[in-house]
Amino acid sequence: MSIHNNEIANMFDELADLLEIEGSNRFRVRAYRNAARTIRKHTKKMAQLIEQHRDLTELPDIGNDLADKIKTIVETGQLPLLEKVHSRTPATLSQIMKIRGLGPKRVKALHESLKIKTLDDLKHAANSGRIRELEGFGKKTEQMIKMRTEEFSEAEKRIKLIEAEEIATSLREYIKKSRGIKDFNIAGSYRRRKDTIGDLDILVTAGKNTDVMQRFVTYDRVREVLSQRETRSTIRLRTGLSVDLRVIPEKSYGAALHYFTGSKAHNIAVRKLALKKKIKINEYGVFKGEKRIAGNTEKEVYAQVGLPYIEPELRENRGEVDAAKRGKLPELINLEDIRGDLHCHTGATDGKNTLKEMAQAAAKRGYEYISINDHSKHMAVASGLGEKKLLEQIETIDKLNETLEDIVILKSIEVDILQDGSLDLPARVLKELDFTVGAVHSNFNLSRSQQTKRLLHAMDNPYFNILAHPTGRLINARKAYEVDLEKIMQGAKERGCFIELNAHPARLDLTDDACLMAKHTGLNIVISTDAHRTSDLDFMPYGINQARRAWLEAGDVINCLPLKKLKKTLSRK
DNA sequence: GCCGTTTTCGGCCCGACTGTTTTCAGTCG
Repeated sequence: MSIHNNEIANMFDELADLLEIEGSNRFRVRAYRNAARTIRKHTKKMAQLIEQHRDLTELPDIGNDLADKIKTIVETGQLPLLEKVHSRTPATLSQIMKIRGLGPKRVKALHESLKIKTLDDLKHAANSGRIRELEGFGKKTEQMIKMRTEEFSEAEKRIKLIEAEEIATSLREYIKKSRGIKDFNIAGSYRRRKDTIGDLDILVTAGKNTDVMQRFVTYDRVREVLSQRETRSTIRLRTGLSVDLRVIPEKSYGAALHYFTGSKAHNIAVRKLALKKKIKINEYGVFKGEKRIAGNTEKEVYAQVGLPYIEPELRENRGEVDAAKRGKLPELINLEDIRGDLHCHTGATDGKNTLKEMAQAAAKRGYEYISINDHSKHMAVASGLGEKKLLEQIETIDKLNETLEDIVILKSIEVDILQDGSLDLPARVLKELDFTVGAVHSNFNLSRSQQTKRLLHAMDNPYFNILAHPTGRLINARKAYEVDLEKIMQGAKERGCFIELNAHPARLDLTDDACLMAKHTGLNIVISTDAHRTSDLDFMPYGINQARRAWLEAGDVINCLPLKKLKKTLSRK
């Protein structure tokens, strides 16, 4: 199996860390980090590009030297320069550098003076009080290292967007009760609607006599106040999440919102553009020389560099600045574009509500249609439906449809894809359905090629329509199974099948990168909630967020189609 | 090590905070 982009990127990041510790040219170090980011974000595998004799120097931040190095890694699995550096500087120092507050200079000092190589060494040195003796270090730094070393694993963890939202909602309510609060927004990856969140960055504008900062640091869910200043404070909540609050002058609100929304890579791209126009953008505004020329709104900031407003979900430096320049930004999909949910369960298997309740809940959300996709018999734990029970459900739906006025229930199933790629129910019953959704619920550990073959074989079945949660990942709980997504997408397109973006906030499967890959492949997707109860239908916005991050427009998503067109699209005949 | 509407050399995003100093280096976002 060929090497993953992530592994290549990790090698370059580690090399950058170690070179930085050694005191190498900082722009050379940055070049490796930039390259790592480019490689990590790229939707196609480097191995494949090389196989196709593509010129890697066409990628941003990749020049002749790095193209050669990537080739060497793909061919040999190793990076000779990294091996060479390892002989001088232990690889584990790169781990230590991930501790907040420890950068290359301090790690170097710790290594040279105290022979610290590992996290364990560091912990012992801090506990024995040797670190405070070093020049440039002191009591507080030692204390900080002690604490951060202990909570290292916790700080590293990103939480699911939905978890962040629950926390953010309470915080918003609490903070908005402060005196004189005007604007309130949460910037960062939360505003970019990333599937996971590392911390919260809250921005507010407030009148002179506001007590917002005092209220913030005394919030009852605070475990620790990490820093407290007049305009900026940081707290750590009992859940471990760290939260920043900044009080911003009104005239800088747009500039600050832009700055703190990021992503970092997007900001750098925009600021580079500003440099060319001889203007400067920072979190206070846009400046020409000393003169402030904009900053009240984000729109103003973009306008100064000749760009239209760019939606937060797009701000990942994945080509959005260039597209904006050329007036080619996508018209992103909205919740209102969705006309139905195509993956829902009922109490017939592991759902909680009846057919009628699900249908009514969908109608209430303004949908034209909803499909019922209960599990098939192989999912015994979910009391999956066998042939007989499914036929009964079909009959019930037909009868129910006659009585429902403003919604149509589509007859479907979430049929198990068995290990050999065959489907869990025979064609004679599948053909009675409007369409099918196929899914993997077992044998996650097949090899990449076996798993790919399995899924392609499943799609060979003429009654297969949509591949549900295509990688099986559960955020922070279960890794995606190994599968060649590009082949799956190509295969789906050739066969007239589609793939699902599962909007369940614990899944969000496909990732944004994978959705982008689907778009590039020309394969349309379905955004479904996998609802197991009526309230789960409200997961749809999470799917929409993810889709927007992948540049998807209503035309890329088939459950934006009216019923008649949807049926025609799903038909493989 | 990359890159070019200041184009093959000489730049590389920008400012704030922290802890250590006594004017600043290191780190972060």
